[in-house]
Amino acid sequence: MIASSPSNHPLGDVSNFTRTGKPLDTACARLKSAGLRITRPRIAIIEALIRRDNPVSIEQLHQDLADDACDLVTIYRCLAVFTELGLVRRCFFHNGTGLYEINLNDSRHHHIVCKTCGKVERIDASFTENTERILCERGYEQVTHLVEFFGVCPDCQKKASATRPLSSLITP
Amino acid sequence: MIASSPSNHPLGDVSNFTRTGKPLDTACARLKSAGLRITRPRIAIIEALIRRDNPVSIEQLHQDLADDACDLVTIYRCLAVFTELGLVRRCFFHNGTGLYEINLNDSRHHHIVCKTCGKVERIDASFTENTERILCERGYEQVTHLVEFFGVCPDCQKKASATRPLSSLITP
DNA sequence: GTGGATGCAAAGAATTTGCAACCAA
DNA sequence: TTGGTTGCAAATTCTTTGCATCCAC
Repeated sequence: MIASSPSNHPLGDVSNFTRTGKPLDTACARLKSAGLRITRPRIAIIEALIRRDNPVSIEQLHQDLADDACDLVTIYRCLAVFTELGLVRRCFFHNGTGLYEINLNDSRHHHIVCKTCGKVERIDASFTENTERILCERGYEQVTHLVEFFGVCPDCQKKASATRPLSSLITP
Repeated sequence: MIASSPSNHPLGDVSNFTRTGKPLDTACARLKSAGLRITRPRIAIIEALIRRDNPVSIEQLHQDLADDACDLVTIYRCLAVFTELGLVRRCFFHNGTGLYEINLNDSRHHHIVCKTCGKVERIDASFTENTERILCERGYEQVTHLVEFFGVCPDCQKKASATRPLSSLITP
């Protein structure tokens, strides 16, 4: 969608930046429609997220990028913006440091994280008990899971605008 | 169980330290059977966790304790030990900072966190989709949830002792 | 041209480490 | 008595903020 006519876009044919041109275009369109600018660092970050297509740490992301592609601070800022936009989803299963995952089509999936090596795989089943069984069949051992819910409680709905939202609380 | 005869225990009747003597005894027994020492700071921390009976931040826990009860560093160290032991469970739904919850009887429950005020309530339903409906009936809005699974993957089982576990990965 | 975005440096917050003193067993 | 624990201070790591410069629109 974006840069359908390459010479029009200041960064040229955006699809050249990645082997998978389509997802990048989708991401750029989301940025554009939110009134955000499409910059070289942002493209680099989105590309890296698309290539991984799995939750990554900010540190890992920084290593993935070319040395001069983007400052670490910019990664922090962009991921904050992308998360706000819903273009990126933040994951919480790691040691408290954020892991970020590209989220182009709001696919509701879960993850299985190896307790030993930390490897992350995607799983699509939606019921937890059933999923644990499936995972055992797949050869995983010591399977546990984590479930948390988020919502706005009745009290806060009453107070509505009186209280300012907890900015520090990042939810799915 | 512990300190059934008060004068035997160096800290006296342990149940005096809290209004709910029983849970504290259980916790102390777990410490003892793991070969860990029952100290004044540890008792204070466990008491505070029991009083809360809900996930708390380290900062909050530090405020809950009497001024000279325990150093902040000691709280960090104790919670790490308690988590390792399974006496405490670490929660991840906050902004990346750890929240800790006492876990005396391995009760498998989930939480509902208010997106606005951060209030945490316990919920016992086990299936997620069903639970979202229940929460809506309870008056919550904008309900979402987070599910992650943990286990040891087949690869790691083969390598077994060859690889050392990811110490940074704290799982339920 | 203009305002949003970036890079650099520096501040701030969260967490860990080193080490001597302490105290539960 | 002895080794696990603690407190204090300082080091690290992680994340945010300020501000001048830059560049997408």
